[in-house]
Amino acid sequence: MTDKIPTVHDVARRAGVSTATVSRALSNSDKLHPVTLERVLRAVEELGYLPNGAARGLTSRRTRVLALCFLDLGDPESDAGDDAMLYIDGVVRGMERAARERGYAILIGAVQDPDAALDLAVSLASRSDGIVLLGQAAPNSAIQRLKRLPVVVVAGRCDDDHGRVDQVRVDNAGGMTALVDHLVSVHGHTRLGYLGGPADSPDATERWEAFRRTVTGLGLPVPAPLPGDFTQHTGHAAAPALSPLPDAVVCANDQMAIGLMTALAERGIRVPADVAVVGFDDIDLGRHLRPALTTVRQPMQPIGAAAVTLLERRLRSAQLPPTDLRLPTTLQVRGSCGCPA
Amino acid sequence: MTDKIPTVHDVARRAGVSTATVSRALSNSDKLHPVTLERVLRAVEELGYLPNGAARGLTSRRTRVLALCFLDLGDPESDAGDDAMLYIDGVVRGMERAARERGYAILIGAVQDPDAALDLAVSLASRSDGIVLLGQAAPNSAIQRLKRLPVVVVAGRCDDDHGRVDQVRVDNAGGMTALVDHLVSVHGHTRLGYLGGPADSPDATERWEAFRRTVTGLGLPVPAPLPGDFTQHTGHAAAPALSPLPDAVVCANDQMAIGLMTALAERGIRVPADVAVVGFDDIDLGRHLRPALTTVRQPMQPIGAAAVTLLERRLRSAQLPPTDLRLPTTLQVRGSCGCPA
DNA sequence: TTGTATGCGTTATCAC
DNA sequence: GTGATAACGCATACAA
Repeated sequence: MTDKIPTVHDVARRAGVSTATVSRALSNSDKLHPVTLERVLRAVEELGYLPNGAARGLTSRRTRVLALCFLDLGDPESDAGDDAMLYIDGVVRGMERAARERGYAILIGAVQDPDAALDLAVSLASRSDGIVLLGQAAPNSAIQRLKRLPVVVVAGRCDDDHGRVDQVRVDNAGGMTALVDHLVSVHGHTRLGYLGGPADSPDATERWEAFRRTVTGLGLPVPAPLPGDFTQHTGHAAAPALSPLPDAVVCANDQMAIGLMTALAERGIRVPADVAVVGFDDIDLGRHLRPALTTVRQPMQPIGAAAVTLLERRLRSAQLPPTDLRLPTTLQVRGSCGCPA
Repeated sequence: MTDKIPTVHDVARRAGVSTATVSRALSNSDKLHPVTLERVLRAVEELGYLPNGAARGLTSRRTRVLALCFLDLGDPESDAGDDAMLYIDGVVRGMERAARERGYAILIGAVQDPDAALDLAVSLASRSDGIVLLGQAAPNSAIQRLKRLPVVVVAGRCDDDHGRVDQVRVDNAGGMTALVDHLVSVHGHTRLGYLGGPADSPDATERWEAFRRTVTGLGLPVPAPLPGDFTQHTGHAAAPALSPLPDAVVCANDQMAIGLMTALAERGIRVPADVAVVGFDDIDLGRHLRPALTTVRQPMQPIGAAAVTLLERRLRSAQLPPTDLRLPTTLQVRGSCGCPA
């Protein structure tokens, strides 16, 4: 560190060539005498030369970096990942793999406070060729501010899509329809209950709408949705309202389903014998319950990969109409719907 | 995208100030007339100006980015994380949180082929202020090449530590000792078996050494270690060699323990009634087995956080002696050792 | 408090 | 094939 950091100039001098030649040698460019190449590479080796990414980025006008900005809602004290984190991990992995194939690295940054998302997004965007905004980390202020470069909003609500902002979401409707279909056609349930999510969640809205539509389409009565906010607690609290007991209760997410199952167990009501319970999201815990939770799974890695694909596509041609991608969800049939474990 | 990207100059012109003032306004620097600041900020807003991170990095000589380089051993087809990936996710999260507090973002890159690790590491290093090399992604070639900037090797073998390369590892010895102690003092086991890991793994070596030392220290006979390579398969294959059946089998990692338990079950040998089985690592699956696997847990997030701390420390003062951090492991007592589930 | 001018390390455009 | 040189966008030392 005391010794000066070597630059292209040092390498050039040592190799007895010009900096231009060094640059060519390092970017495996076209015409270079093999001997020259060899000399440069050896000088690089001997000097322990590392290219300066900033300088490169400055001239080449691109960083070969794609950014991901998200909200960190996890418990900082816990080493165990909570569910939102597992979701993010999946997206990150999907992004990294897709980016790798295209020669990009992934820059990740998170904030706890949604209000800080804009600053973080700007900070990340300034160091990357494109950025993915995840869920609540995609306030409109950030979207507006960043849309000079490719932006993909994942699982968020993007009001302004007359711009060049692409979106990736999951097919909540398809998943919910499959779930209800399963309950009705496989198990013959006809009296369905519904435990809803917060009104300001696009996911919650789409799931409820799909539920209502599907149930109606099957000629069954649509229940009044029980209020919930996606927490285990409201799931638990919903139990008393379940009377008379329906054949099955569809919960807008897994956490509430789990809370409900707990409350049911406390009251001696058996799942799925007395009532079936199903969720949405496929969080880790659900797989390990007794009975294991039947639910709908989101394709985390494909979401990340799709975001990268959209980013790169727009990097090629900026003037594309905005894409709104819907990735398919998959029904995870387990025990809580009445299927054999 | 068609319109020219605004720079400090554009902002300066629009705000009627110099570029220096713009720069100061954006780096919330010391003395700036509030009115001037306001004007600049408004110009920034109106122009949708985003600072150019490359240019910044070039002059400031730092990127405010910390990199992580690792091997991606996961199954690209599977959406479910395999265990090595979960470990990495934990480290990433720990790094991100620690980095965030210090104003850094995390750049992640992975390769499948260890031979490609050097190139990736160089590529990442050139864009960051410091880099973490994870496990097998830390070949000596890379370490040597990169040590011009802060490098932390996590869970790797770093032969050359007469340099300025810090390391973070876990206390394999402490964990193993606690495990053996538990088996012996709580359960009274005296005839212990050992299923070892690959010879080229530092973890495997340390675990075996600690096992041997502890068993010897307790005055018990040291068994010949059964050969294994950390895969579930070799764990399974080791079962026939277990005769006469010892009181307990210590496996160098969880995967082998799980393979062994499967094989034992196939032979009608009950765990823990006939023989106790314990592992090391605390992978997710172990918690959900019947009986659940008693094992030793590594502190993933603290590992990531420690790596960042070391990086930043060395960023402050490069001429520090190399640190070799050992993070404590914790015994996870579950059913497979004979404790009540 | 604000402006001017220089240099950061690299790539790209020309020449040769 | 190779070399000189001009940007690239910003921060900062030095002036004012």
